[in-house]
Amino acid sequence: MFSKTCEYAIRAMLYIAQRSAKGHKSSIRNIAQTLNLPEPFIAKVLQDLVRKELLQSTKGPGGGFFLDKAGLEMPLVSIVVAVDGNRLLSGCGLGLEECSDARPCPIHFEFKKLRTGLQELLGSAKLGEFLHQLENRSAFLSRD
Amino acid sequence: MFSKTCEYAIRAMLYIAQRSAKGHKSSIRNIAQTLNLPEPFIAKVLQDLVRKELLQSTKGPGGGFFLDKAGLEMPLVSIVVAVDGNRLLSGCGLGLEECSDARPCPIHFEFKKLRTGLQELLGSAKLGEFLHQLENRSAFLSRD
DNA sequence: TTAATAAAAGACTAAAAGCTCCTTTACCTG
DNA sequence: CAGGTAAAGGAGCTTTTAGTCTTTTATTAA
Repeated sequence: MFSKTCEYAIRAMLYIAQRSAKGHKSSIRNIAQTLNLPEPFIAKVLQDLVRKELLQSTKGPGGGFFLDKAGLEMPLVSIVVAVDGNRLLSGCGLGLEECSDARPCPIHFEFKKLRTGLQELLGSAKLGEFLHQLENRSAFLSRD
Repeated sequence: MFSKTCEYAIRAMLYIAQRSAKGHKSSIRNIAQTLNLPEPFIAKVLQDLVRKELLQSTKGPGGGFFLDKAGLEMPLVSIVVAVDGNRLLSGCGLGLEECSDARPCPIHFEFKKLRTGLQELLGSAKLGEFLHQLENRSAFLSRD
């Protein structure tokens, strides 16, 4: 479904959101260790998201990655599009260049329903929405 | 969503089904040209499906790939699982090793609904079901 | 104002996915 | 049985994705 990079990005963003809500910044080391992710790799991914302005960061002691209030309202779809593009959300299920209601592939109409469901899921799911579940431990981002 | 290999496989299988229903076998060349696929690559993919017994083939003049009657009843899910495995159909949306109703990731329950929808779509869609649409030209597998 | 801390940048390596080419084997037809 | 046809098998190439390492830049605090 999503690329590994994108899975990592979503997990990291959810974690950063959780910490940001409590006024903490998160270092790469902290994120990588908590989520069991390869440290230099998640660093790249997050630096990319900073460049794309989905995320803030500061250097130096006490620095790290964080989200502002607006960031906590970010829907997951923004992360997915930033990392994986929108092929998944708008492309043909069988990979056809040209596939539309007017010239559908065999599974076009059924597939479109699913894709719409995915768009709705990712569009309505805001980072901030998951904070209480994570605090509650009724949802998880890693083992332990 | 699906790997490119899997997209190719589904398209080729639909085409072979269509031709098999009319009593024709399809050569690699014919399949590749009709569907605009790289010839040596789709050859590999189909030979793999023959080994996995989702498809029949014969060598020599007049030979090629074909499906028997039972093959026309094959659901798309068989192809997807044979080519891509079942990570997509049963794995966690965020890539967690451990993700279940009892220990869900943040999007587990919503994601599960979509996954179930996909399973249903792929499980109920039989190759033979699409033949009339393709003949009609109310569904397409390639440009032209 | 220097030492420590932490992200940014860039060059690099490894593995997987996608794709090609060449040789062999099986089958059919004249 | 010889020649042509078509899949099978296996080795290898290319591109993309995933992941590493090293150096630089910014920030803080003693």
